Amino acid sequence: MARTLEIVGEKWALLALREVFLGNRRFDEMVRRIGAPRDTLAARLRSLVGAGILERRQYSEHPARYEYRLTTAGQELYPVILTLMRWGDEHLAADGKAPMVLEHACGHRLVARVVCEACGQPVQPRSARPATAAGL
Amino acid sequence: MARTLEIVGEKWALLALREVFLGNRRFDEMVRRIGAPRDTLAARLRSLVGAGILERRQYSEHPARYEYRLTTAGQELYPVILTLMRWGDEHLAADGKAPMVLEHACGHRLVARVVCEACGQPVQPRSARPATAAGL
DNA sequence: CAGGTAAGTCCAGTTTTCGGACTAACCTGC
DNA sequence: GCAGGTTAGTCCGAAAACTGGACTTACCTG
Repeated sequence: MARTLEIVGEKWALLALREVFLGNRRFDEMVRRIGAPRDTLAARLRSLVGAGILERRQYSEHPARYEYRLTTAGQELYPVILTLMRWGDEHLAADGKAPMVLEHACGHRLVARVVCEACGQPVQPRSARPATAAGL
Repeated sequence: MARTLEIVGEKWALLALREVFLGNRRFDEMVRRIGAPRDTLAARLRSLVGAGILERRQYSEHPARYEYRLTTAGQELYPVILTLMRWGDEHLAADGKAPMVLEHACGHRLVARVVCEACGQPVQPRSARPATAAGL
């Protein structure tokens, strides 16, 4: 987790990724939407590309223009972003802005829930502990 | 999400929270385990307390000693931490250290999966989009 | 009484981040 | 054909955050 945070834990990194998930793949659009200094965002995108989370792809020559796309590893950060969004919606709402609503493929509003892959039950704060038994 | 990251997105904040989830509630123990500068960690803990995520509780007078406990809001960050851990385990493994294994209440190794609360299906990277229809 | 633990604070130096201005290379409408 | 807009950055100096290490206070232990 420490290593994960070294990559995505820097300022603006996860916000930039959220934008890419939403389909906003261009530099200027991200700057507009998240309000990061252009400088910092450029550095962050470079490091995300270096980490194999984004891919910088040219979508036009003349003039040369680039956009950022998620690699497979990047797509797998979606759960992180969804759980962060949910927490924010539940605990920091009413500070003005309406939360962003996502529609899941099933037709309902997407609300992210974390379950145990083995038993399918929602994970409660106290329902896990560091494993002691060998070879679990 | 931006507001969430202003609170928990600063350096060491999520690592400190992970330690509290693991039951390491004392300042010195966190310093030892995560290796943060004492100064920075102290500042981070203050801000987490201020944000209502942790609670600073005295566990001994004479000498006065404090520990940090999760509030309800703090406990609800568990999914965020689990999804971050899982991503790291899958994408940054083999850098030496064995990943931490958690045992779920069901007896199996806890692997966090994010599902749609409405339909119960795992959320795929492309299976959601910003809602357009009103009142979803 | 020497040594250890716990929870910090203080400091000075380094690293990041900040906002704003700037560049280069096109397109668009008039 | 040229004023204005768009895109993807870079460059700058100032401000903020982070860093390791030393220091403090108040116990407890042998």
